[in-house]
Formats: sequence, structure tokens, C-alpha cells
Amino acid sequence: METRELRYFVAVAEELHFGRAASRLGIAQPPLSRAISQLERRLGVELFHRTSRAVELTAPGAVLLREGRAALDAVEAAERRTRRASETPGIVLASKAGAAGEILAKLLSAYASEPGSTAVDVVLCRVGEQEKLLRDGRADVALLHLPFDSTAGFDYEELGTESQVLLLPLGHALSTRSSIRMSDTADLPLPRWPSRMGDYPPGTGPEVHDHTQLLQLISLGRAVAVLPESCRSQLTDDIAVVPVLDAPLVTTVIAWPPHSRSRELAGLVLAATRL
Amino acid sequence: METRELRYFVAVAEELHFGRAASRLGIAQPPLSRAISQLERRLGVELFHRTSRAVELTAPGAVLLREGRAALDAVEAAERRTRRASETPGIVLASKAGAAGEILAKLLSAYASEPGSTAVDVVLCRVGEQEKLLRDGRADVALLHLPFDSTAGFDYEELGTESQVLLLPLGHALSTRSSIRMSDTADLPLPRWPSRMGDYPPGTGPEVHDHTQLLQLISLGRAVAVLPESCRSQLTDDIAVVPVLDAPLVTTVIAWPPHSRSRELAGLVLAATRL
DNA sequence: TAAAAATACTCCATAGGTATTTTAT
DNA sequence: ATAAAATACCTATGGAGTATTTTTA
Repeated sequence: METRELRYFVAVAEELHFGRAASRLGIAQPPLSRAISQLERRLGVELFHRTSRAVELTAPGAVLLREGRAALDAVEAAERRTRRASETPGIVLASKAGAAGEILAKLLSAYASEPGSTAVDVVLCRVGEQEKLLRDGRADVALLHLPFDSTAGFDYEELGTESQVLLLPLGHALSTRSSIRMSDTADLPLPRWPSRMGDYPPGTGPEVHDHTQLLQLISLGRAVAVLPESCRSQLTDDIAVVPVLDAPLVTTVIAWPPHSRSRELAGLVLAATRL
Repeated sequence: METRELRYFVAVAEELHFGRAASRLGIAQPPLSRAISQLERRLGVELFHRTSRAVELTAPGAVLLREGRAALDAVEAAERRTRRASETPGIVLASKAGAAGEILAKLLSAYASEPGSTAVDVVLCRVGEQEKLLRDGRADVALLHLPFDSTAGFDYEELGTESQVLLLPLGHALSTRSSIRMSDTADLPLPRWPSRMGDYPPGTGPEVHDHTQLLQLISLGRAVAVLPESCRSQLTDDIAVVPVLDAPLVTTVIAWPPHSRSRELAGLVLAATRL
């Protein structure tokens, strides 16, 4: 199977419409139809049920969508990491914008002072995006937060655990409490974070994709949020903080693709675990 | 980058010889030379240093070899799992030949008696091969033994831990001892297992790639070996067993590719953890 | 000088385009 | 009746073959 065939298949599987998929790919519809049916013939598998009104994935098609995306990510990663290996040496570290600020600063300065360390580019990304960046080679290592992010498919080291606090606009009814429980937050405008696919769950709270954005919404009285307590260091004084007694503990981990232990990466991970 | 280009590159990187790589690929040498230099041009990266006498990988070339192999495995896995999804339903489980016999039998019968379970094909492979099988889609789930195998890149659950014993031919000088230490085995003909690349480390012991083969060599007096104690169940009575006090503990785990939690696989894993 | 990669050229398989037909709602 | 996929047919890019040249240890 060629990557071009996989790209075509994934486009159709995502659009569920040959015409739209073709224009997204920058080709005409007939060659796309041919490419897909040729792929089906070569695999001996029907990938789509199609009528003139609807296109839908078959069960084997769903398998190919999942596995094919992973394969395309791997090919992209191979290409990108090869290019980067020939250009600027250095490590690309992905972290959520606005989160892990303190630990990130400490890590960068600790690693920089090690002998033989290289440059570390920091990519600040949206919540949940780090995994994709690691998989497709745009990053070499990432800071993740369990249980929100998933370490599936990566090697990782735990860096620390912290409890969570509720952030409220000053003057909010709950802002004078010394502590609260998760059940107290049921009716509050909690933010909706994007899911793995990038879409937002239904609900009343605002849609947010990074912490900076969220803090601003809290200041404006449009949201409240439960966040790891290390976020205290970046709060403005118009936000109140109340410990949440029964919120899940958050573990910060440093994660990297398996089998990619370059000396530089190993040094960075070591520096992280020593913090 | 197309998979064809990756396959060509990997062939040259493994052979370090355009002519041999070409014949391995079933094409002539000139198109291979052209394909590689075209790849280098498109990537903007020199992948090989070549003279008329020697071909060697550059540093970015080494990166592409590692990442490219992973990408090719992922593409192969996508193709194979899609084909399998359309044919016989069922799970393919990989396990080392001769190892994990008891736990495997228990697992298969436990899972088979669950409601809604599917067929489980067992692939008995060589030591260390399970990881490759999981990565390239020939297997869906595998039994691994830590610390010998690596779970890098997989999800897994631990199934149990056991200590190790020394297996000796009856009549061997050490066969009457009630226990021994690793240091006592220093001069014995311990088997040499294949490394990750499939080649054998240097040494005096025989080269072996599965337990059945090894047990036979022990019976013949050509080898002794340190193995998990569960191997006792398959021993013939011409082999003596002596506990090794300070051998590393062996943990059996069931491992699967991340993001592949089909209902059937989840059921099998659940059955395994309940054993 | 000899082994091996690169170049020159030729050919054909196939990816892609346009025009049109079929199909199912 | 119409939106959308499939088919027919054509073009041209580029992948692969053979013959030859260049390179360097």
C-alpha cells in the first residue's frame, strides 16, 4: 500500500463524500473514485458502502482509518525527523500553552546548565495536541498531564503529582469557601475542552483550548475551572482560589516516542527526573 | 514520501550496497540509484556517503532508517489488520514457543468460556519476535516476559511474577545443589539468545531461539539455562532443576498496540487479568 | 584496474484530467 | 429529478529497463 493511497482513503473516510474529499486533496473526483476502488480490489476488501446519496465506512474500513492514520503519522514523522536531523540540532519540546509553566522553566534552565546539552525549542500547543505532535514528528518530547492526556504508545517518566483547585472570579458566591467538593461544581460554567478528535462535548460552559484563554474567561466572570494548583503562579489578583478536596490528582509526566533515545533526549529526561 | 521510496531506502541502508539492495528488491541497480538520489533531493538531505568502494549511512540517514522501519511496520499493520477484519473474525495472540505454556492454556480456556468470545489464533514465535509481530499487524496481542522483552510502545497489563531456576542435565555437578547464585553460572554453557536485530552475541554457549530447542540441548548435555520456574511443567525427567536465589524476577505481561481496544481484545485482556 | 555507483536514453504503466453515464433517493 | 459516484477515454508524468560512463580505492 502506498502512502498516497492511504491519504486518499483517509480523506474519503473523513469526508464521507468523494467530491469533497477530492477537492480537499486537490484532484478531480473520478481519479479518486478509481484510486479507492483499485485499493479495495487490491486489498480484496470493501472499504465503503456507497449509494448515490451516502457513503459510509464498513467495519474493515474503520480499521483501516484507525491504522492508516497512525501509519501516515509515522511516515510524516520519519520525514520530518530526518529533515530536522540534517538541519538545526536540538530537541523540540511540546507543552500545553499556559500549563506546566513553572516546571517547564525549571527544566529548561536545569538542562541548559548541563554539559553537552543542546538547544530546546518549545512548542506551545493546545490541550491534547501534544500526542499528535509526538506521533507525527513535530515534537521529540512532551509534557503531559495525567489523567487528562494519554501516554498510550509512548515511553514516559513521572515528574510530580499535585492536587487541584477551583478558580473563580473574585466575588463569586463560592469564592469565600475554604474548600469545596466536586459535587459543588455541578451547576457552574465549567469549560469544555476539545476531545481527542478536536470537537467539543455539548454543554453550557465556554469552549476553550488553552489555559491562557481560560484564565481570561474566568477573570471576565464567564467561566470557573478546576485546575492543578501549580496554576496559582500565573494568576492575576482578580481570580479566587479554593481547594477541591476530591478532585483527581494530576501527574505531570515527560513523554517521548519509544525507541528514540538520542543522547540529547536522554539528557533532557534525566534533567527532568532530577527536578 | 511514498512507502516504495521508504522500502528502497531501507533496503540500501541495510545492505549498504546498491547492487545487492536492488536485487533484493527485484529491480535493476540504476533505477534504485535514481530513486535514492531523488529522495535525497526531495528531502534536501544527504542520506548516504558513497564512494565507488563503500556506502555508509549519514546521521540523518540513520534517523530515517529507524523511523522508516517503524513507518513501514505501521503501513504493513494497517494493510494486514484491514484484510483480517474482513475475513475471519478473531484475535491473533503471539507467544514464545515453549514459554508461558501453562498460563497460555489457562487463558485460552478461561476466555473461550466467556460469553461473546471469539476465536483466538495462537502464533508461536521465536524469542523477541512478539514485538515485531504486534508492530506489523501479524498479531493483535502478545504475551511478553519482562525484563527480557520490551513493552516500549505498547499498552499492557501484568499477569504475574515468578522467580527463576537453573536447568541442568541430570548428573551435572551442580544438579545436587539445593540452590545456587548467578555467579555460579559464570563458566557454564548458557545459551545465547538473539538480540533485537536477530543476531547472536558472541560467546561459547549454543545459539537458541526458542525454549523447546533449548530444553533439547539441555537434555543432550550441551547447555544449561536459567529460566522462569513455570517451565517446570514441560520438563522431561532427564533435566534437573535448581533454584537461583538472585536471578531477576520475571513478569509475564499481556501487551497490545495502543488504541486497538476492540471489544474482543478487551475481553481477552480482562480474562487474562482475572487468572 | 576493477568494482560499483551514476548517467543517458528509451519505454510503458499508471496517475490524473475531461466528458459522460449510471444509480438511488 | 437530481446529486453523486462510476465509467470511458485520453494525456503525460515518472518509474523501470538496457547500455554506458564516471569514479576512487
